[in-house]
Amino acid sequence: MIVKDFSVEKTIDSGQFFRYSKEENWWYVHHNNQFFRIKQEDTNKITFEGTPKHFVTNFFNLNENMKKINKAINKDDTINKAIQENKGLRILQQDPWECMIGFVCSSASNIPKIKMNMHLLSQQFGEQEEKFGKTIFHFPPIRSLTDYQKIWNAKTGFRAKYVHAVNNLVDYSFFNKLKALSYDDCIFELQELPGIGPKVADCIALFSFGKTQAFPVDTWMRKIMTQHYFNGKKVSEKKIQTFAQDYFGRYAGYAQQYLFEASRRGFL
DNA sequence: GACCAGGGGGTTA
DNA sequence: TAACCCCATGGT
Repeated sequence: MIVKDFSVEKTIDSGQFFRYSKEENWWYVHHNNQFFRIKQEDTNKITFEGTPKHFVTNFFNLNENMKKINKAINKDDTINKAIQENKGLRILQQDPWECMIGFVCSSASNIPKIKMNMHLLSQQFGEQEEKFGKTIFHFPPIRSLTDYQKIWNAKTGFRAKYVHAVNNLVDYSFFNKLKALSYDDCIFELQELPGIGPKVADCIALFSFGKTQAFPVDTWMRKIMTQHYFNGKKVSEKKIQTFAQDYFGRYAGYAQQYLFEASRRGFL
């Protein structure tokens, strides 16, 4: 399949998504009971097996016009450098349920540990299948995370109670409602849920509800933003976020993702 | 505002 | 290898 402005690696391995692995030159991606593999041998060509084309197009957000977005957020040398170093990084369109549990697990954690939590939750609760010579476990559906002990066994720690509670508080009609809401209302509703504060709410809004103005500020983003946009002065997360949304505009979320990756990879 | 809840990651000695 | 801090959220 021919693609434009899309890097499989930069998109998958950028902290927005947790159930993947790499073997040889194949990326194995597991999301929403779709398990497939994808590789990119050419900048403009991807090959995938195990899932229909429309799933790939939708999940990787391939219909989004990156030229337009990059142009809109490219306000200075810092962000320009971050964009150039991360050409092809896209924001995924994830299933809200899996995304929500992933980011509830993300609080005060790190990417390897969240990946482990998501894998263990799938192993504890999910249905098993054989594919590409591997044994895989699908992510447990809504309402199936009822056994607190199993959630605890997935090494979710103090987040186990939040995962357990959220399981009973959401469904797809709620998700559809959130998707239709404004960014502010969406964030407000998300933060009503246990284990979801401002940062986690922004991640869910950005990665599964298409709220591109979301600008999650974690400790990494705080460092980058204070250094490059506040002269090293101490500012609150809220102030950083308000500034960024005003400065970068309606696609601030992409700016966040570019800056986050550029910093993580040591380019800033 | 300080401290705590698990636990992997990272740094330092 | 041990000792220590880091991390977002919510409760005390």
